[in-house]
Amino acid sequence: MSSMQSAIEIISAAVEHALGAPALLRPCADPQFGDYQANGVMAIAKQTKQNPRALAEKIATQLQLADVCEPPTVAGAGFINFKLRREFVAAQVTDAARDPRHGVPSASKLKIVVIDFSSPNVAKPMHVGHIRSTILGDCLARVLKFLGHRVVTDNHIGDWGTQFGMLIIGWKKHRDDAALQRDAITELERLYKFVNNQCELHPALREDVKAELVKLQQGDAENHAIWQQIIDLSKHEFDRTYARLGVSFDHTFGESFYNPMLAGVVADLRAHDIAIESDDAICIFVEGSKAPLIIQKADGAFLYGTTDLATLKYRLDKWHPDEIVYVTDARQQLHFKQVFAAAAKWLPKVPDLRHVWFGSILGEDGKPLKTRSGENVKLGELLDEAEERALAVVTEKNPDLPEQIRNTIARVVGIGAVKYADLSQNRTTDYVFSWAKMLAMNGNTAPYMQYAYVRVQSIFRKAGVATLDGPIALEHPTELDLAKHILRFTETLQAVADDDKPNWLTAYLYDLAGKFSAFYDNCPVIQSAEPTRSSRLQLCRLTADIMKRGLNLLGIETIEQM
RNA sequence: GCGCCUGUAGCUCAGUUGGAUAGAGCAUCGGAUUUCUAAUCCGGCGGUCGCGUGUUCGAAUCACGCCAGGCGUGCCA
Repeated sequence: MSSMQSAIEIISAAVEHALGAPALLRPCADPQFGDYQANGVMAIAKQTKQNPRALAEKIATQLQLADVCEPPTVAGAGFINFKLRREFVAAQVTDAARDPRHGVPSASKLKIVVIDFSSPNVAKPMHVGHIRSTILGDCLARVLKFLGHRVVTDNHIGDWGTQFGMLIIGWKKHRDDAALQRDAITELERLYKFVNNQCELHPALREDVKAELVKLQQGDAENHAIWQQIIDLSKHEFDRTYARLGVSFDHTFGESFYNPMLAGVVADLRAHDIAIESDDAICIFVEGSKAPLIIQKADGAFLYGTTDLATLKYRLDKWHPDEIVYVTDARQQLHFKQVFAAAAKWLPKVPDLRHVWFGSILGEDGKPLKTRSGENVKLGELLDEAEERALAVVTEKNPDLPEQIRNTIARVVGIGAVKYADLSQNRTTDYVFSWAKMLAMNGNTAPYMQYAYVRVQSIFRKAGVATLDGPIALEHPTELDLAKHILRFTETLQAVADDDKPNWLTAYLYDLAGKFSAFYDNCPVIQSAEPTRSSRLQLCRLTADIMKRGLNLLGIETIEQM
């Protein structure tokens, strides 16, 4: 059943065959025109200097789509409009209702995709700056997997760098074991800040810091063991946050993993004259930017560009991906442009490298979100507050529910609200963080979608039916409208994957909820006589399944009551 | 200086890559509950798509020039 062709594919193929060019099939701007419109005719008419309306008429008469839609009509400057036949929609939606994938086929061209996201720094708490990368990357991974692609997720954590000189001194001389036991990252952060302050007061200390760092880099056993402990403690903390968010990774190869490869990478790049010496540093100059990608400093140290190139090569050798996705903030655009250009010069065959970048999260004052004291907002505390606020709402609306159930609802709604707020935004724009908006029961929010799901589910509790059978019939206009939207789930997911834009999925789900509401207001379900009752129950079931699946692909849980 | 990004209703944001009369939510005004969860739904009001010039059958979308804001820009990541 998953192999069935969608309306958009059938119509596109027919138009392209007749036209000899892309159909450019889009949903109609206004439903009075129909369901889909082909815009490709006008483009070709222009190229070949034909009258667009005449060409559209000619193409329209050649199409053999009687099973799928009403006779196509030509309108405006040369649009061909298609209105799906009720019987076709009913048959498709009946199939979808029997399909565990709700009619979404597996992609015909399977890809191997590596996704690099989240990437927090060791010994520092995760903060708001990490949510967008973590949530976006996880969502893209889920969507690509559902579409049948092979996805490798890799958390490229910052586990190497000059900060370890400070951390090792702090660990050796100022460590508070009890604090470390309670909250390792906070204690590590305190140690770092403390030593950093000491260095400012007593510049002579910097020599000690540097000495510890050099010892670590040279493989000193004691320092290496401390470094390893700091990483283990940090990873343990990260995992707690990831568990709350429902995010997981196939691999966590941190930056340190690539250390042994860096000297070889630089040597190879120099040997091929891709990297050259300039002002005592080893640089790669690429088109489009005057500043080079520096891969080795004058003092011999390597930089993150070096690590990124080593990482890229390792991933190619290990997984042979068709595509590598880097989910980071907008500020790294130049860096990745340089890395990608350098890789294209260096490696014989480079896959599709995509920098999926996103804007900042702002406070209500329009400036980057900070605490009152000007610090980064810790992710754990943000999630705590989300759950607390959600619990207050649930308790107010539904005080009779047992506490344990209210807590579960608060967790699912609170975490869902934070994620949904982020994913429903176009990722390229900055967005203003607002508790009131993300927890609102109206509008394009997680609580609204979760509640919409609960409302559908309650029908089944009342109806008390186990199995559903028979064809779905679409009698009322709102049933037909809902069914057509259900059939657009496939094209929505493909668009999300093609452009790395989860907000198209949230928009789809919000529309789905709206169309369900119209149906729900106009079409009694339980009180209807058979066979309408079974038909409508199946439509409800399919809507709920797609809501649940859609939210799951966003990384958001559903509950059965609110 | 150069580069990238952003500018759409009072506010927060969509707008599927050049398509038909630019859409939501909030706010505001009005309506719906003997009926499947009213934590809901329906309707009204609200726009010089930052400004200007161009490209063409057609521009919020593309080009060029301004204006405003953010970010980046040779030895952090």
